[in-house]
Amino acid sequence: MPGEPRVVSEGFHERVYDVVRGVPEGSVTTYGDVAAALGSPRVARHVGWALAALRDDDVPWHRVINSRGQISGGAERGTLQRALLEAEGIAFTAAGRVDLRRFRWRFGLDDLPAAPTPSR
DNA sequence: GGTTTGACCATAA
DNA sequence: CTTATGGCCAAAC
Repeated sequence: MPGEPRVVSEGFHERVYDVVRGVPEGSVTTYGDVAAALGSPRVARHVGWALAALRDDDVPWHRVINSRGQISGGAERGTLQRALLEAEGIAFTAAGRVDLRRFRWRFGLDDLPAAPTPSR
């Protein structure tokens, strides 16, 4: 049906924002995970791209990092992002990385039966 | 409508 | 640990 009330032509973006909005405080997620949550684990790049298009949205973009547990993007964003994460209780490693083993958010699968393999 | 790029990921060496 | 390569798909040029 024609006549979209939306001002922006969002297709992929809106889904990304919706998923990122679902990330609670004190938890982080990865681009690949968000992409996987969208149904396509190969669109990880677009997730970051969609976040790059963010401006005044209420999307906690700072809770999205790469699979390495490290922050990507410009150095300025990295510094800001780290500050925001630390303010939410996220712990950083000496290498400036986040312990994904603990802070990685599982979209609804938060009640996993305790990681059977504490190593890695 | 083809080319380039990108807040990435996985694998290999 | 680092570096290199391939892939993947949408937006911008």
